[in-house]
Amino acid sequence: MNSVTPIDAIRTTTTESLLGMLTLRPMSGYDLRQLMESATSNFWSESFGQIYPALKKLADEGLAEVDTQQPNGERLRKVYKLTPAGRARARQWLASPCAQQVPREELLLKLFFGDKAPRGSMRAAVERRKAKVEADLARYAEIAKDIDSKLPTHAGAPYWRMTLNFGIAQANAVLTWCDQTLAELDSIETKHKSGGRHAA
Amino acid sequence: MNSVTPIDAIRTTTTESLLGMLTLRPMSGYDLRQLMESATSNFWSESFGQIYPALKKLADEGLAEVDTQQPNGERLRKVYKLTPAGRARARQWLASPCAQQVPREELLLKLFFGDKAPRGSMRAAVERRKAKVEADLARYAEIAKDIDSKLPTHAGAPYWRMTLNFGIAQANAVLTWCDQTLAELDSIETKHKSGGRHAA
DNA sequence: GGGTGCATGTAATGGGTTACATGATTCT
DNA sequence: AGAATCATGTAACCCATTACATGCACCC
Repeated sequence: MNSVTPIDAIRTTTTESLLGMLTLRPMSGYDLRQLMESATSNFWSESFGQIYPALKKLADEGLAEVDTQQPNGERLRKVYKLTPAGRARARQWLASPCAQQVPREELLLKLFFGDKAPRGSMRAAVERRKAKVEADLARYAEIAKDIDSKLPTHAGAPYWRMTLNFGIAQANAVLTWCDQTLAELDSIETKHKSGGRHAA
Repeated sequence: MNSVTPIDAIRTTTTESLLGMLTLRPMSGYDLRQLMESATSNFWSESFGQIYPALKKLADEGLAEVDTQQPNGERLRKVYKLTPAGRARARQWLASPCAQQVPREELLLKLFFGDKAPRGSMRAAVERRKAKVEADLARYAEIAKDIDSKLPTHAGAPYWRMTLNFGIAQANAVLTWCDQTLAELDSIETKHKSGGRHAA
Protein backbone atom coordinates (compact mmCIF):
# COMPACT_ATOMS: atom_id res chain seq x y z
CA MET A 1 0.00 0.00 0.00
CA ASN A 2 2.82 2.41 0.74
CA SER A 3 4.37 1.83 -2.67
CA VAL A 4 5.36 5.37 -3.61
CA THR A 5 6.22 4.56 -7.20
CA PRO A 6 3.65 6.05 -9.54
CA ILE A 7 1.90 3.68 -11.90
CA ASP A 8 3.23 5.29 -15.05
CA ALA A 9 6.86 4.82 -14.02
CA ILE A 10 8.79 2.65 -16.46
CA ARG A 11 11.55 0.76 -14.77
CA THR A 12 14.88 1.80 -16.20
CA THR A 13 16.97 -1.18 -17.09
CA THR A 14 19.40 -2.22 -19.82
CA THR A 15 16.65 -2.20 -22.44
CA GLU A 16 15.68 1.39 -21.75
CA SER A 17 19.24 2.64 -21.64
CA LEU A 18 19.92 1.08 -25.04
CA LEU A 19 16.70 2.54 -26.39
CA GLY A 20 17.96 5.92 -25.24
CA MET A 21 21.42 5.48 -26.72
CA LEU A 22 19.99 4.40 -30.04
CA THR A 23 17.99 7.62 -30.31
CA LEU A 24 21.37 9.30 -30.86
CA ARG A 25 22.36 7.17 -33.82
CA PRO A 26 22.41 3.55 -35.02
CA MET A 27 25.07 1.59 -33.19
CA SER A 28 26.49 -1.87 -32.64
CA GLY A 29 26.78 -3.52 -29.22
CA TYR A 30 30.44 -2.64 -29.17
CA ASP A 31 29.74 0.99 -30.05
CA LEU A 32 27.15 1.20 -27.28
CA ARG A 33 29.58 -0.08 -24.70
CA GLN A 34 32.23 2.38 -25.83
CA LEU A 35 29.88 5.33 -25.78
CA MET A 36 28.69 4.50 -22.29
CA GLU A 37 32.22 4.03 -21.08
CA SER A 38 33.35 7.38 -22.42
CA ALA A 39 30.26 9.51 -21.91
CA THR A 40 27.99 8.19 -19.17
CA SER A 41 30.18 5.95 -17.07
CA ASN A 42 29.88 8.08 -13.97
CA PHE A 43 26.16 7.66 -13.79
CA TRP A 44 25.34 4.70 -16.00
CA SER A 45 27.05 1.80 -17.69
CA GLU A 46 26.25 -1.64 -19.00
CA SER A 47 28.32 -4.75 -19.55
CA PHE A 48 28.50 -6.81 -22.73
CA GLY A 49 26.78 -9.62 -20.91
CA GLN A 50 23.71 -7.43 -20.71
CA ILE A 51 24.02 -5.49 -23.95
CA TYR A 52 24.05 -8.30 -26.49
CA PRO A 53 21.06 -10.24 -25.19
CA ALA A 54 19.13 -6.98 -24.73
CA LEU A 55 19.81 -5.92 -28.31
CA LYS A 56 18.54 -9.23 -29.57
CA LYS A 57 15.41 -8.80 -27.49
CA LEU A 58 14.94 -5.29 -28.89
CA ALA A 59 15.07 -6.69 -32.42
CA ASP A 60 12.72 -9.56 -31.52
CA GLU A 61 10.18 -7.08 -30.22
CA GLY A 62 10.35 -4.96 -33.31
CA LEU A 63 11.85 -1.99 -31.50
CA ALA A 64 15.09 -2.10 -33.49
CA GLU A 65 16.28 -3.33 -36.86
CA VAL A 66 19.59 -5.07 -37.39
CA ASP A 67 21.84 -4.18 -40.25
CA THR A 68 24.51 -6.85 -40.49
CA GLN A 69 27.53 -5.35 -42.16
CA GLN A 70 30.56 -7.19 -43.48
CA PRO A 71 31.60 -5.48 -46.71
CA ASN A 72 34.58 -7.07 -48.50
CA GLY A 73 36.09 -9.14 -45.77
CA GLU A 74 35.79 -6.56 -43.02
CA ARG A 75 34.84 -7.36 -39.47
CA LEU A 76 31.34 -8.51 -38.72
CA ARG A 77 29.25 -5.71 -37.29
CA LYS A 78 25.62 -5.75 -36.35
CA VAL A 79 24.34 -2.23 -36.34
CA TYR A 80 21.05 -1.68 -34.56
CA LYS A 81 18.69 1.11 -35.58
CA LEU A 82 15.45 2.07 -33.84
CA THR A 83 12.21 1.40 -35.65
CA PRO A 84 9.38 3.95 -35.32
CA ALA A 85 7.97 1.72 -32.57
CA GLY A 86 11.33 1.79 -30.81
CA ARG A 87 11.55 5.54 -31.11
CA ALA A 88 8.06 5.89 -29.65
CA ARG A 89 8.97 3.58 -26.77
CA ALA A 90 12.09 5.62 -26.07
CA ARG A 91 10.11 8.84 -25.89
CA GLN A 92 7.58 7.19 -23.63
CA TRP A 93 10.34 6.09 -21.29
CA LEU A 94 11.98 9.52 -21.32
CA ALA A 95 8.69 11.13 -20.29
CA SER A 96 7.99 8.68 -17.48
CA PRO A 97 8.99 9.64 -13.95
CA CYS A 98 12.19 8.26 -12.44
CA ALA A 99 11.79 5.57 -9.84
CA GLN A 100 13.41 6.71 -6.66
CA GLN A 101 16.41 4.63 -5.87
CA VAL A 102 18.24 4.32 -2.61
CA PRO A 103 21.81 4.12 -3.73
CA ARG A 104 23.99 2.20 -1.33
CA GLU A 105 26.84 4.18 0.14
CA GLU A 106 29.28 1.70 1.58
CA LEU A 107 31.42 4.41 3.13
CA LEU A 108 28.50 5.79 5.12
CA LEU A 109 27.46 2.36 6.29
CA LYS A 110 30.91 1.76 7.71
CA LEU A 111 31.05 5.22 9.21
CA PHE A 112 27.78 4.53 10.97
CA PHE A 113 29.67 1.94 13.03
CA GLY A 114 32.76 4.16 13.27
CA ASP A 115 32.70 3.98 17.01
CA LYS A 116 33.26 0.20 16.79
CA ALA A 117 35.85 0.30 14.01
CA PRO A 118 39.60 -0.22 14.36
CA ARG A 119 41.52 2.94 15.19
CA GLY A 120 42.32 4.96 12.10
CA SER A 121 40.32 2.84 9.69
CA MET A 122 37.58 5.43 9.23
CA ARG A 123 40.13 8.13 8.58
CA ALA A 124 41.76 5.98 5.94
CA ALA A 125 38.39 5.27 4.33
CA VAL A 126 37.49 8.95 4.12
CA GLU A 127 40.91 9.78 2.73
CA ARG A 128 40.53 7.18 0.00
CA ARG A 129 37.20 8.69 -0.89
CA LYS A 130 38.71 12.15 -0.95
CA ALA A 131 41.42 11.02 -3.35
CA LYS A 132 38.76 9.49 -5.57
CA VAL A 133 36.61 12.62 -5.82
CA GLU A 134 39.69 14.73 -6.51
CA ALA A 135 40.55 12.44 -9.39
CA ASP A 136 36.95 12.62 -10.56
CA LEU A 137 37.03 16.41 -10.53
CA ALA A 138 40.18 16.46 -12.64
CA ARG A 139 38.56 14.10 -15.12
CA TYR A 140 35.41 16.21 -15.22
CA ALA A 141 37.46 19.28 -16.08
CA GLU A 142 38.80 17.46 -19.12
CA ILE A 143 35.35 16.39 -20.22
CA ALA A 144 34.06 19.93 -19.75
CA LYS A 145 36.67 21.23 -22.19
CA ASP A 146 35.63 18.58 -24.64
CA ILE A 147 31.95 19.38 -24.46
CA ASP A 148 32.38 23.13 -24.47
CA SER A 149 34.47 22.97 -27.62
CA LYS A 150 31.46 21.60 -29.50
CA LEU A 151 28.78 23.46 -27.61
CA PRO A 152 27.13 25.32 -30.48
CA THR A 153 27.36 22.51 -33.00
CA HIS A 154 25.61 19.69 -31.17
CA ALA A 155 22.03 20.01 -30.00
CA GLY A 156 22.80 17.49 -27.27
CA ALA A 157 25.75 19.39 -25.81
CA PRO A 158 23.80 21.53 -23.31
CA TYR A 159 22.27 18.35 -21.91
CA TRP A 160 25.63 16.60 -21.66
CA ARG A 161 26.80 19.69 -19.79
CA MET A 162 23.96 19.31 -17.31
CA THR A 163 24.89 15.74 -16.52
CA LEU A 164 28.49 16.78 -16.11
CA ASN A 165 27.54 19.70 -13.88
CA PHE A 166 25.69 17.29 -11.66
CA GLY A 167 28.84 15.24 -11.21
CA ILE A 168 30.91 18.33 -10.50
CA ALA A 169 28.46 19.71 -7.96
CA GLN A 170 28.21 16.41 -6.18
CA ALA A 171 31.96 15.84 -6.18
CA ASN A 172 32.61 19.29 -4.73
CA ALA A 173 30.07 18.69 -2.00
CA VAL A 174 31.63 15.37 -1.10
CA LEU A 175 35.10 16.92 -1.14
CA THR A 176 34.06 19.56 1.37
CA TRP A 177 32.40 16.89 3.49
CA CYS A 178 35.57 14.81 3.44
CA ASP A 179 37.63 17.68 4.83
CA GLN A 180 35.10 18.43 7.54
CA THR A 181 34.87 14.79 8.45
CA LEU A 182 38.61 14.26 8.60
CA ALA A 183 38.89 17.20 10.98
CA GLU A 184 36.08 15.77 13.08
CA LEU A 185 37.70 12.34 13.18
CA ASP A 186 40.94 13.92 14.33
CA SER A 187 39.21 15.71 17.15
CA ILE A 188 37.58 12.49 18.30
CA GLU A 189 40.98 10.80 18.32
CA THR A 190 42.46 13.63 20.37
CA LYS A 191 39.73 13.37 22.95
CA HIS A 192 40.32 9.66 23.24
CA LYS A 193 44.03 10.11 23.82
CA SER A 194 43.71 12.86 26.40
CA GLY A 195 40.49 12.01 28.14
CA GLY A 196 40.40 8.24 28.40
CA ARG A 197 37.45 6.08 27.42
CA HIS A 198 34.69 8.60 27.14
CA ALA A 199 34.37 11.47 24.74
CA ALA A 200 33.31 14.73 26.29
CA MET B 1 53.98 -12.29 -10.02
CA ASN B 2 52.21 -12.87 -6.73
CA SER B 3 54.57 -10.60 -4.81
CA VAL B 4 51.94 -7.90 -4.95
CA THR B 5 50.03 -7.92 -1.69
CA PRO B 6 46.38 -7.64 -2.65
CA ILE B 7 44.40 -5.18 -0.63
CA ASP B 8 41.71 -7.39 0.77
CA ALA B 9 38.56 -5.57 -0.20
CA ILE B 10 35.61 -7.33 1.34
CA ARG B 11 32.47 -7.03 -0.74
CA THR B 12 29.78 -5.34 1.28
CA THR B 13 26.56 -7.25 1.12
CA THR B 14 23.69 -8.12 3.44
CA THR B 15 25.94 -10.28 5.61
CA GLU B 16 28.40 -7.45 6.26
CA SER B 17 25.71 -4.89 6.97
CA LEU B 18 24.14 -7.21 9.53
CA LEU B 19 27.53 -7.87 11.06
CA GLY B 20 27.90 -4.12 11.44
CA MET B 21 24.47 -3.61 12.91
CA LEU B 22 25.01 -6.39 15.42
CA THR B 23 28.14 -4.67 16.74
CA LEU B 24 25.74 -2.09 18.18
CA ARG B 25 23.67 -4.58 20.17
CA PRO B 26 22.01 -7.99 19.86
CA MET B 27 18.94 -7.78 17.66
CA SER B 28 16.26 -9.81 15.92
CA GLY B 29 15.62 -9.71 12.19
CA TYR B 30 12.69 -7.44 12.80
CA ASP B 31 14.77 -5.10 14.95
CA LEU B 32 17.44 -4.93 12.27
CA ARG B 33 14.94 -3.98 9.62
CA GLN B 34 13.47 -1.29 11.84
CA LEU B 35 16.83 0.17 12.74
CA MET B 36 17.88 0.35 9.11
CA GLU B 37 14.62 1.91 8.12
CA SER B 38 14.87 4.62 10.76
CA ALA B 39 18.59 5.26 10.83
CA THR B 40 20.36 4.27 7.62
CA SER B 41 17.63 4.17 5.00
CA ASN B 42 19.07 6.99 2.93
CA PHE B 43 22.29 5.14 2.30
CA TRP B 44 21.59 1.52 3.12
CA SER B 45 18.67 -0.78 3.70
CA GLU B 46 17.83 -4.45 3.49
CA SER B 47 14.60 -6.33 2.97
CA PHE B 48 13.29 -9.18 5.09
CA GLY B 49 13.83 -11.48 2.18
CA GLN B 50 17.56 -10.92 2.58
CA ILE B 51 17.78 -10.45 6.34
CA TYR B 52 16.34 -13.72 7.58
CA PRO B 53 18.35 -16.07 5.36
CA ALA B 54 21.49 -14.02 6.04
CA LEU B 55 21.00 -14.23 9.80
CA LYS B 56 20.65 -18.00 9.56
CA LYS B 57 23.87 -18.14 7.55
CA LEU B 58 25.61 -16.00 10.16
CA ALA B 59 24.60 -18.46 12.86
CA ASP B 60 25.62 -21.46 10.73
CA GLU B 61 29.07 -20.00 10.26
CA GLY B 62 29.52 -19.36 13.95
CA LEU B 63 29.56 -15.59 13.57
CA ALA B 64 26.41 -15.10 15.63
CA GLU B 65 24.51 -16.92 18.34
CA VAL B 66 20.75 -17.18 18.42
CA ASP B 67 18.81 -16.60 21.59
CA THR B 68 15.27 -17.79 21.02
CA GLN B 69 13.01 -15.94 23.39
CA GLN B 70 9.40 -16.71 24.15
CA PRO B 71 8.84 -16.12 27.85
CA ASN B 72 5.35 -16.92 29.14
CA GLY B 73 3.34 -16.95 25.96
CA GLU B 74 4.92 -13.87 24.43
CA ARG B 75 5.76 -13.53 20.77
CA LEU B 76 8.54 -15.62 19.36
CA ARG B 77 11.73 -13.62 18.97
CA LYS B 78 15.10 -14.81 17.74
CA VAL B 79 17.73 -12.44 19.00
CA TYR B 80 21.11 -12.67 17.29
CA LYS B 81 24.30 -11.76 19.10
CA LEU B 82 27.78 -11.64 17.60
CA THR B 83 30.28 -14.26 18.73
CA PRO B 84 33.92 -13.23 19.17
CA ALA B 85 34.53 -14.58 15.66
CA GLY B 86 31.68 -12.44 14.36
CA ARG B 87 33.02 -9.38 16.10
CA ALA B 88 36.45 -9.99 14.59
CA ARG B 89 34.93 -10.39 11.15
CA ALA B 90 33.02 -7.15 11.56
CA ARG B 91 36.19 -5.25 12.48
CA GLN B 92 37.98 -6.80 9.53
CA TRP B 93 35.24 -5.65 7.20
CA LEU B 94 35.18 -2.16 8.69
CA ALA B 95 38.91 -1.83 8.08
CA SER B 96 38.77 -3.07 4.50
CA PRO B 97 38.60 -0.52 1.69
CA CYS B 98 35.26 0.30 0.10
CA ALA B 99 34.71 -1.08 -3.37
CA GLN B 100 34.06 1.78 -5.74
CA GLN B 101 30.55 1.61 -7.01
CA VAL B 102 29.03 3.41 -9.95
CA PRO B 103 25.61 4.29 -8.66
CA ARG B 104 23.06 4.54 -11.42
CA GLU B 105 21.44 7.93 -11.77
CA GLU B 106 18.34 7.47 -13.82
CA LEU B 107 17.65 11.19 -14.01
CA LEU B 108 21.05 11.88 -15.57
CA LEU B 109 20.66 9.07 -18.05
CA LYS B 110 17.41 10.57 -19.28
CA LEU B 111 18.86 14.05 -19.31
CA PHE B 112 21.69 12.79 -21.49
CA PHE B 113 19.07 12.25 -24.20
CA GLY B 114 17.22 15.44 -23.29
CA ASP B 115 17.53 16.72 -26.81
CA LYS B 116 15.41 13.77 -28.01
CA ALA B 117 12.87 13.86 -25.19
CA PRO B 118 9.28 15.13 -25.37
CA ARG B 119 8.93 18.84 -24.76
CA GLY B 120 8.81 19.66 -21.06
CA SER B 121 9.53 16.16 -19.84
CA MET B 122 13.04 16.95 -18.65
CA ARG B 123 11.83 20.00 -16.80
CA ALA B 124 9.22 17.89 -15.06
CA ALA B 125 11.81 15.27 -14.14
CA VAL B 126 14.15 17.85 -12.61
CA GLU B 127 11.29 19.43 -10.71
CA ARG B 128 10.31 16.07 -9.24
CA ARG B 129 13.87 15.59 -8.13
CA LYS B 130 13.96 19.04 -6.61
CA ALA B 131 10.82 18.32 -4.61
CA LYS B 132 12.38 15.11 -3.40
CA VAL B 133 15.62 16.69 -2.14
CA GLU B 134 13.66 19.43 -0.44
CA ALA B 135 11.66 16.81 1.40
CA ASP B 136 14.88 15.00 2.24
CA LEU B 137 16.41 18.16 3.67
CA ALA B 138 13.40 18.71 5.90
CA ARG B 139 13.66 15.14 7.12
CA TYR B 140 17.37 15.51 7.76
CA ALA B 141 16.73 18.57 9.90
CA GLU B 142 14.47 16.48 12.10
CA ILE B 143 17.04 13.73 12.41
CA ALA B 144 19.72 16.28 13.22
CA LYS B 145 17.70 17.51 16.19
CA ASP B 146 17.32 13.96 17.32
CA ILE B 147 20.99 13.14 17.16
CA ASP B 148 22.17 16.41 18.65
CA SER B 149 19.94 15.94 21.66
CA LYS B 150 21.90 12.82 22.59
CA LEU B 151 25.27 13.98 21.34
CA PRO B 152 27.27 13.72 24.54
CA THR B 153 25.68 10.53 25.81
CA HIS B 154 26.26 8.18 22.88
CA ALA B 155 29.74 7.38 21.62
CA GLY B 156 28.23 6.66 18.21
CA ALA B 157 26.47 10.02 17.87
CA PRO B 158 29.37 11.91 16.21
CA TYR B 159 29.54 9.21 13.56
CA TRP B 160 25.79 9.28 12.95
CA ARG B 161 26.20 13.01 12.52
CA MET B 162 28.83 12.47 9.85
CA THR B 163 26.56 10.21 7.83
CA LEU B 164 23.77 12.75 8.18
CA ASN B 165 26.07 15.61 7.18
CA PHE B 166 26.92 13.70 4.03
CA GLY B 167 23.27 13.50 3.12
CA ILE B 168 22.74 17.19 3.85
CA ALA B 169 25.77 18.27 1.81
CA GLN B 170 24.75 16.13 -1.11
CA ALA B 171 21.12 17.24 -0.99
CA ASN B 172 22.12 20.90 -0.94
CA ALA B 173 24.42 20.40 -3.91
CA VAL B 174 21.68 18.67 -5.86
CA LEU B 175 19.20 21.38 -4.93
CA THR B 176 21.46 24.08 -6.32
CA TRP B 177 22.03 22.01 -9.43
CA CYS B 178 18.28 21.60 -9.90
CA ASP B 179 17.74 25.35 -9.89
CA GLN B 180 20.58 25.96 -12.33
CA THR B 181 19.35 23.22 -14.58
CA LEU B 182 15.75 24.41 -14.57
CA ALA B 183 16.94 27.85 -15.63
CA GLU B 184 19.07 26.33 -18.35
CA LEU B 185 16.18 24.21 -19.61
CA ASP B 186 14.01 27.30 -19.78
CA SER B 187 16.58 29.14 -21.83
CA ILE B 188 16.81 26.24 -24.27
CA GLU B 189 13.03 26.29 -24.64
CA THR B 190 13.07 30.01 -25.31
CA LYS B 191 15.66 29.64 -28.05
CA HIS B 192 13.57 26.95 -29.69
CA LYS B 193 10.46 29.08 -29.66
CA SER B 194 12.06 32.21 -31.02
CA GLY B 195 14.63 30.99 -33.49
CA GLY B 196 14.98 27.30 -34.06
CA ARG B 197 13.16 24.59 -35.87
CA HIS B 198 11.10 22.32 -33.76
CA ALA B 199 11.25 18.56 -33.35
CA ALA B 200 8.25 16.25 -33.45
C1' DG C 1 -14.51 -8.67 15.25
C1' DG C 2 -11.15 -6.30 12.66
C1' DG C 3 -7.13 -3.56 11.73
C1' DT C 4 -2.48 -2.69 12.84
C1' DG C 5 1.86 -3.96 14.42
C1' DC C 6 5.02 -7.70 15.79
C1' DA C 7 7.43 -11.58 14.13
C1' DT C 8 9.33 -15.23 11.11
C1' DG C 9 10.24 -17.20 7.11
C1' DT C 10 10.16 -19.14 1.69
C1' DA C 11 9.65 -18.87 -3.40
C1' DA C 12 9.53 -16.66 -7.72
C1' DT C 13 11.55 -13.54 -10.42
C1' DG C 14 14.59 -10.29 -12.23
C1' DG C 15 18.67 -8.27 -13.34
C1' DG C 16 23.60 -7.62 -13.30
C1' DT C 17 28.70 -8.92 -13.15
C1' DT C 18 32.21 -11.92 -14.39
C1' DA C 19 34.23 -15.43 -16.62
C1' DC C 20 34.29 -18.09 -20.49
C1' DA C 21 34.60 -18.88 -25.54
C1' DT C 22 35.80 -17.49 -30.20
C1' DG C 23 37.96 -15.24 -33.90
C1' DA C 24 39.44 -11.45 -37.09
C1' DT C 25 42.25 -7.24 -37.89
C1' DT C 26 45.61 -3.81 -37.05
C1' DC C 27 49.62 -2.09 -35.02
C1' DT C 28 54.45 -2.57 -33.53
C1' DA D 1 55.39 -12.85 -34.23
C1' DG D 2 52.76 -11.09 -30.71
C1' DA D 3 49.92 -7.66 -28.47
C1' DA D 4 46.12 -4.77 -28.52
C1' DT D 5 41.80 -3.74 -30.28
C1' DC D 6 37.57 -4.87 -32.64
C1' DA D 7 33.62 -7.75 -32.35
C1' DT D 8 30.04 -11.06 -30.82
C1' DG D 9 28.04 -13.90 -27.89
C1' DT D 10 26.87 -17.63 -23.73
C1' DA D 11 26.81 -19.53 -19.01
C1' DA D 12 27.44 -19.53 -14.14
C1' DC D 13 26.74 -17.21 -10.35
C1' DC D 14 25.33 -13.70 -7.07
C1' DC D 15 22.43 -10.69 -5.02
C1' DA D 16 18.23 -8.18 -4.27
C1' DT D 17 13.20 -7.15 -4.52
C1' DT D 18 8.65 -8.69 -4.24
C1' DA D 19 5.10 -11.51 -3.33
C1' DC D 20 3.57 -15.10 -0.80
C1' DA D 21 2.52 -17.59 3.55
C1' DT D 22 1.70 -17.86 8.48
C1' DG D 23 0.24 -16.54 13.01
C1' DC D 24 -0.08 -14.12 17.50
C1' DA D 25 -1.00 -9.84 20.34
C1' DC D 26 -2.91 -5.63 21.25
C1' DC D 27 -6.11 -1.91 20.86
C1' DC D 28 -10.49 0.05 19.41
